[in-house]
Formats: sequence, C-alpha cells, structure tokens
Amino acid sequence: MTSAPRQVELRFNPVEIDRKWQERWANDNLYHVDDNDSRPKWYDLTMYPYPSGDLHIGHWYAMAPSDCHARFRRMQGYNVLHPIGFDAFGLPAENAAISRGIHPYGWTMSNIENMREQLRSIGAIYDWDREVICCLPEYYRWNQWFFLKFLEHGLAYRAKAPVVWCPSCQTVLANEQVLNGSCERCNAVVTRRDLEQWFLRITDYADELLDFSGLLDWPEKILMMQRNWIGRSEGVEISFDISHVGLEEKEIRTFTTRIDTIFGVTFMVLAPEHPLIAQLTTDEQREQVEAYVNQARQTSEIERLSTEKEKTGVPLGAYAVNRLSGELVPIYTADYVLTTYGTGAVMGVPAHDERDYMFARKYGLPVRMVIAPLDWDGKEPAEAHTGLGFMTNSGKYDGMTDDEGKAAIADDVEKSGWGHRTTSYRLRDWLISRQRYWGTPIPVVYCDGCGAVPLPEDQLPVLLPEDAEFKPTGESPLVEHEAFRNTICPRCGGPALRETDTMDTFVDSSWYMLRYTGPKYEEGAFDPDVLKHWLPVDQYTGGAEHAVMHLLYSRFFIKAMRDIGMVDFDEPFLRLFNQGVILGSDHEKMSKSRGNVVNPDDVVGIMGADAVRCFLMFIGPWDQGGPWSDVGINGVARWLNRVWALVERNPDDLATGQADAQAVRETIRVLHQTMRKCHGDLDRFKFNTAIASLMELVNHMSKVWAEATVGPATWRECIEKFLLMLAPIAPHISEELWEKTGHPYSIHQQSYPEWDEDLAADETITLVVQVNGRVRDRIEVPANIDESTANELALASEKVQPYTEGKVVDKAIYVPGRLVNVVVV
RNA sequence: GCCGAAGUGGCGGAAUGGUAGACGCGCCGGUCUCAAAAACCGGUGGGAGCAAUCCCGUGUCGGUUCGAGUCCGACCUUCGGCACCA
Repeated sequence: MTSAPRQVELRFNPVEIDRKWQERWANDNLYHVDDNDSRPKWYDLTMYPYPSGDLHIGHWYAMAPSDCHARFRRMQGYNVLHPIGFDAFGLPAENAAISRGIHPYGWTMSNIENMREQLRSIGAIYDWDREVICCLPEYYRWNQWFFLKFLEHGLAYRAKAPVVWCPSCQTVLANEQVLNGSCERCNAVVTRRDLEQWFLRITDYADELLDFSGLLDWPEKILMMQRNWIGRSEGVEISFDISHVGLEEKEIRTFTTRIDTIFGVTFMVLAPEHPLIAQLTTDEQREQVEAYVNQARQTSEIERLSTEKEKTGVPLGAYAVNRLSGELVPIYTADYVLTTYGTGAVMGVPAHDERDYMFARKYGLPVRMVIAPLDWDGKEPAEAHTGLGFMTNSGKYDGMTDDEGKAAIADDVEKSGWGHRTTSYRLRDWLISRQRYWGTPIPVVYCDGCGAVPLPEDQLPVLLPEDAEFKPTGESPLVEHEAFRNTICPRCGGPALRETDTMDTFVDSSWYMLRYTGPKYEEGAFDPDVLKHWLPVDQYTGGAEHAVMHLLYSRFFIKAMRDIGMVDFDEPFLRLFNQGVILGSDHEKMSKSRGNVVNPDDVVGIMGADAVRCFLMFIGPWDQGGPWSDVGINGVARWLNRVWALVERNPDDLATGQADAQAVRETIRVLHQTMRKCHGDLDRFKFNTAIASLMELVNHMSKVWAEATVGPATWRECIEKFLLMLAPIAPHISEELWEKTGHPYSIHQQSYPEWDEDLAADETITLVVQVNGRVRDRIEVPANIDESTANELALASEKVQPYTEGKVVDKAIYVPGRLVNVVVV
C-alpha cells in the first residue's frame, strides 16, 4: 500500500474543511435536484460503479472530473442531474458468498454502505435521494417488467442454441463477454453447449445500431468498435441443389459476399453443427464424420477460432449441384465454418478465398480461377486471388469486371428463385440467461400443459429467495430451491416450474439511467413525464471497455422501448466521453501484485479531497489517463497552499501602495483571459489546461502583490472571480475561502464568471520577425498594428538587417497579431 | 493479417499551419536557520562562446508550404480494437 507522506506543510486543515462543508451541504440539501426547476436541464451521467467494497483511485479518476464538469454546468445556470448508484447484481458477490460464506445480499449492501461514505468524500454533487441499487426488488422488478414487454412485442424469445459456456463461472455468456475465446471475467477458456436459453432480438436493430446520426459527440473509437462488432456484410444467399439425395430438405443455403466467384466453387462446407450433416452423410463416411463432429464439439473456442490452425475437415460422401454451372461438388464438414454466422454453410472457392485455398490444397480439390487479375498468366495460382479482376471460366459472364458480375449474377439468381440479395451480421442476439443466483429471476414458468408461460405483471416482482445454495453446479442454484421452483401456472392453474435462470446484469445497466429520474417511483419503471424532462442523457462519461457491451445494449434497449411506445427518443446518450486509465507511479497498470496500488482514502486523509481532485485533473488530458505520482500531488497541494495564503492577505494592505494603471489593466486582462480559457477548457473536459491557467493567474497575482502595483478593489475582484473558477475543481477549499472573504453561502450557488472580450484583448503583442521562416527578432508592438507598419518595423530591425543585406526581399508575409516573415532570395 | 490512436526536455505534459517546451514535478543555486524540513526568490532542451549571439532539436526518411510538432506519403515503435465472419 502506498500512502503519500505529506511533504507540504499545509496552512489549513483540509480534512476538517472537507468534513465541515460536506456536512453542511448535506444538511442544507444543497444538491437536491428538483424535477420542476425552471432552468434548462442538463443530465451529466457517470457510469455507475460495481459495489466491490472499496473505492479505488480509478473510481476517483472517473468521478472527480465528471463532478467538476457537472458543477461547471450547474454554475452555468443549468439544472443539473448528476446521479450515482450501484451496479449491484453480478458474480463477485456470489463468489464471495461461496468462498467466505457470506450472503451476496449482505456482502453487497455492506460494500455499498462503505462505498457511499467513500463517494461522499469526493465532495460530488450527487443527490443521494436518487440513488439506484439494482439488486433490490424495487429495481429488479422492472427488469422483469421490461422482459415481459419485450416478450409481448416479440423482442425476447427462447431457443435451443449452441451457446458460449464458461466452465469456471459455470454459466453461459453473451458473445460480447468472450474475449479471445476466454471469459471476460475469469479468463477461463470457454466452450460451447446446446442449451435452451432466453435471447433478446438485438439483431433486429443491427442496421439502426450502425446508424450513429442521432449521436452528437461520441469518440470515433467507440463507433468503430461498435461497427466492427455488428459486422455488416452485404451479399447473396444462394442455395445449392441436393434434391437428388432424396431428403425432405431439397437444398443447402449458403451466404456469400462474392457471388461473382460462383463458377469457381469446387466444394461445399457445412459447419460441424449443421443440421443436415447426419442426413447427408453416407454410410461409408458415417464413422469418420461422427468422430470429426464430436471432436469439433469438444474443441475449445479458442482453438477452433485460431487462424493459425490448419484447416481440417471430412467429406460427407454426398454432393450438391451448383445451379449456375450445373456442376456436382462434394460436400464436406469442417470446423473453420461457423454455425453462428450466415447459414452455417459456405461455398468453397479456393481460387479466391484464402481459407478455401488452404483447404483445397490439403484435400486435393481443384482450384479454378474465375476472376482473372490483369497480369494473370493462365496458370493455377500459387495463392488465393482475393482482389479485383475480370470474370473468366464463368460462362456468359466472362469478360465482366467482378463488380459487374456480382450485380448480373445476383439479378439472375433472384430471377430464377435460387436465392436473393441479403445482409449478414456478425452480431448475434443477446443471450441474457445466466445459470447463477445473484441476478434478476426471469419471470416465466413452465407448465406441462401450457409450455413456457410469462407471468402476469401483477405477479411481479418474482423475488429472489434469500435462502439458496450458491454452489455453482452448471445449473442455477435456484433449481435446488423447491419452494421457489414449484409454483402454479398462471394460465391453467396446474402445477408448474419456475424458470431458474437469472438475467445477465447488463440488463440492469441498459436502463438504469432512466431510473435515476425517479428511483422511488412505484407505478412503473419510470414516470413518463419526468423521464421526458431529463432524457436523453446529455453527457455520459466512463471507460471505453463498455464499447460493445453496455453501450450497445443500452442503445438497443432505448430503440426497442421507442418501438414499444415507451419513449420518444432514439439514443440514450447524446455525448460520450471516455476517460483514460490511471496507472501506478511506475507507469504500469495498478495491481496488488505489483504493489503500485494507490489507496485514495489514505491520500485524502492527508491532503484532502481537493488536492486529490486537482491532481487527478492536472495529470494530463482526461481521455489519456496517466501515472499517479506521490510527489506530483505535492505540486497541487503546494499550489492550494499558495492560494490559501494569497486569499488570506488583507487587500487593504494594498491601499498604501501606488496603484499603477498599466499593471491594473494588465491584471484585469489576465483575469479575463483566464476566465475565457477556463470556460472553454471545462466545456471540453480539458481540466489540465484549465488548472494550468488558474496557476498562471495565481502566479501573476503573487507578482503584483509583491510589487504592490494594484489597489484593493482590483485585488478583491481577482480573488472573487478566481474562487468562482476554482469552485467546480476544488469545491471544499473554495467554499471555505468564499466564506472567509465575507461572501454569502454558498459559492456553489453562484454563476460561473463571464469574461469580457474587450478586457481580455491584448494591448500589445510580441511581433515575431522571421527571415525565410527562421525567427530573427521579437518586437513589442501595439496589438492593432497594421500590415504596412508591421512590415516596415520588421525590415528595419537591426537583427534582420544582416540577413537581408545584399539580398532581394521577395515578399513579406504578415500574420495579424503574430508575425512577419521576410522572404529573401 | 485488418482497422484505429499515439510517439515532444530527466518526468507528467502545453502549443487555431505562425515565438516549440505553457503549467507542474524533479534537479541546481540563493534567502531564512545552529542545522534541516517547509516557505520564498532565481535558474533549468542539447551544443559552441567571456559575451552579444549562433547552430541543432517534437520517432525515421521524404513531400507540400513563405513557414510543419501540427498537413500529405512511406517506414519504425508503442498501445487499443477486431480477427477462419464466407
């Protein structure tokens, strides 16, 4: 554990000041947010934390700057909603229950209790009356309600599907929760299982989710990740004829983005899970095929999806007819074809697809060029040609470009009824079932007579029973809970069994931003009128790790809700900002094993909340993150100390000095320039440069105090405006100093100071004089200098003369307010 | 492999195509002190020079421009994302 030793002797007791004002603000309800306030609303949302038990410095890095922004908006005259809550369902609580014998509820709620206190120490403007805790029935009953609504509108369904299984967490996972074939939570290599599970139809919204036009300002990086994740490809679904085999199924459907290569098909491949495999396999091949399919099932996803792996497969013994060429091609099964994409079957075109090429070479299948590059020598290629070219060996399409061929063949395929143009997506439907205890029960019962029956709304919430065995068995612990499981069918009144799986916790976070508008509202998930007032969220901030999970799911949720008629907007979060990651002082990711973890409580206990806030914002650009520094924080502590000393001075001491009109104007100018700078920087989350400009102002004030060149009135104005600018950044010390300078409580109810463009304007500028782009002189000139005077001055400069002597001055380039560049030849 | 983002002093980082290194850390020198810490003042990219001043300098190599850290092209490195997606 690293605790920063205080190397700066503070003139004030930060801990006492923190406590004093936090208590006062809480007692006065200063941060109560009124839905009916007449000021324009601003919804500034920070991603809510998981109640892990301890607020670490990374939480501070997410919370403190966003609070600064919310405070800034508040001082700008907005009615700001900047709420906080806890993402309280999920595996860690259950794992704690298993390993330590504590109930997940108790573990979670005591963690929340602790984190509330820690969050209060940040000094944020959270309205605690709006706190949202997802694991409480008053919240999760609405998860169940949303589920029923989605079910009612065909957006939820149950299906048996090969799903991703984490053998360590003993539950299925959504595709989004798999990273490189491993569970994103525990890193275990995932496998697949065939299970009946509940899905939400996010794929219905694939195209709309690709449309980012409703977003005002999102990082390009996140949009790109969502685009990649959705993975839209346009192509043609075309079927191959198998009617000669004599099965009920007369064709095999495949999807291709390269219909122009259809004449190059020399084989077909079905995924090992493809439903037609058993029927198409001939007796001679059966043993081999079954062995292969079984092996593929047992292979881990990480192995199966490895691009390094050699292509393997076995022939089924059956053949299919390529309807365009009339050719008969052998059908294989191979695990490089995924059951989850397209139709689970592909046409093998070795000449124009790298994977098909490798496969064909291995099994001695013909490679036929049908798209000829300009320099083709007519021979069989040494590798797949995936680029452009002219069609060849393709009957009547010969001579067309690949693009022309694509269009022509697609037209013909559609005309003959063999297939149609279509779009395929990488995105899968969202699997929300989890075989775990600590989540929202899915409100469905299974009845022998009626099947799967959704519970009527008036039977909500389905309460999660407190007494359950948490041992992960691969089935939900609720399976063992007889009292929970056995129920009656709401439709026929007969005996029925409850669904024992619980919901993915990303369901909770898909709509929590709506619940903040009225967390105690009992008539529904939200009060429609209040929701209308606050939503959508104006500014969302949080980590980029949620790009294709939470941020995609909640976009889907809102669009689905809109189509159901619950809301009338399209996007939940208009603007998104991703803060970076705070690293240890060794520039490495913080971890207990590295011993570089910073405990914020320790630092706050010594330096105070404001120093920590300031330092985190001063490190660098917020979106870049950066290393913590035990010595670096002394810099801002020292600065706050100087601020304190400066404000404590008696302005009347300046009354005896000789105020200098020039110095007064200069000081006022610096003040107004600082106001302009802070305004722009806080608006754009550039906290580091905002603080730097405040430091410059303080440096300037120290100087004029020492020189006693300004009077008390100027001094007081500067101090007052300075404190207002400091208020969103360092709320405690600025409130204390606001009080000490005789201002009425509270500084946080004041307006952010506005600058005057005339007062901020420079009177003189440093005119840079360059010769051929190299700086040769700097001249102080009036800011309103005209071009010809500037040029004259530049050419007359003694330092310029040696460079122009004996040369021809070609031209002089004048950049107003900046420089003259003399070009000589 | 594909797609992004980024490379600036000893360190964190500033710089609408126009004075590179704001602000801070650290370091050096000074004041104060018996001494130290703290505080305050001054200095601090590299090189040459007593100095004025000059030269070099934003990952590398080219280009555009009167002028490039910034724009363009290629490459190198680092980080992030996707990756048998037919």
